Amino acid sequence: MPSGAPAMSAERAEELSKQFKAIADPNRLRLVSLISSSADNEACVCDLTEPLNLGQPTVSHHLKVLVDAGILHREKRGVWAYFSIVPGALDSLAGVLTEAR
Amino acid sequence: MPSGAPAMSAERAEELSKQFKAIADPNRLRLVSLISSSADNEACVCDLTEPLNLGQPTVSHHLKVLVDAGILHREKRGVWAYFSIVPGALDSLAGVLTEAR
DNA sequence: CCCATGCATTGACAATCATCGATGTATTTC
DNA sequence: GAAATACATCGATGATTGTCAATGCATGGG
Repeated sequence: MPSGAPAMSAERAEELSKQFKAIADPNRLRLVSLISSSADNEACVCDLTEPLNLGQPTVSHHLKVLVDAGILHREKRGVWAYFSIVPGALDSLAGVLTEAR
Repeated sequence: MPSGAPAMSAERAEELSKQFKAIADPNRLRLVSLISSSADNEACVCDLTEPLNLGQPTVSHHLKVLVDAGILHREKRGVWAYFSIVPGALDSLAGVLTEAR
């Protein structure tokens, strides 16, 4: 808000930075997009390796970054690990941007 | 959209990544916040150095990153350089996040 | 049991980045 | 025009990061 709300604290900026850093990578952006556009809104690592043209350890690493940031949810079923988007996580981040116009 | 829109292309991801990287730094988040919460929705470098507790070259560097990403606008008036938020830039980024639920 | 499969972790390496001091440049003032 | 001010640029350095090959760890099938 113009001259309404006070400026962001250093601590808050540090928090938000971690979430924005998580999605500020082209491959991680594509991961989120691939998951959200998949049939059941979830995907396993084996489904994500080929479209990104990346190795399995690299994809696994990126997914971990997104999970640690609270953006993705990880659920293990059998041998597979299914990843889905945490409800409201992206909307929360979007809110930060629209509020600071 | 769940199973509606196609997934994000590599090129589009690269574009968006640059903008998200620009705001994915704690000090740059505070810069945007400071500018948007200032009286006239603009600020010069000298106003931003002290609240961030950073040197002038460092602040100048961060502002350049934000300008190059199309998030901030730079206007020189006299000896001062005034920075303001490009209208709609943050809303555009926010839209990317809300659409990919 | 043993093997195959899916995924996570480790270690290493190159690339990128945030920060700073020193310096350059343009503008105003005297 | 000389000095001062506000800002940009350069070069360097330490830290972070993306990627991969190799390895470890569970789970399910025979």
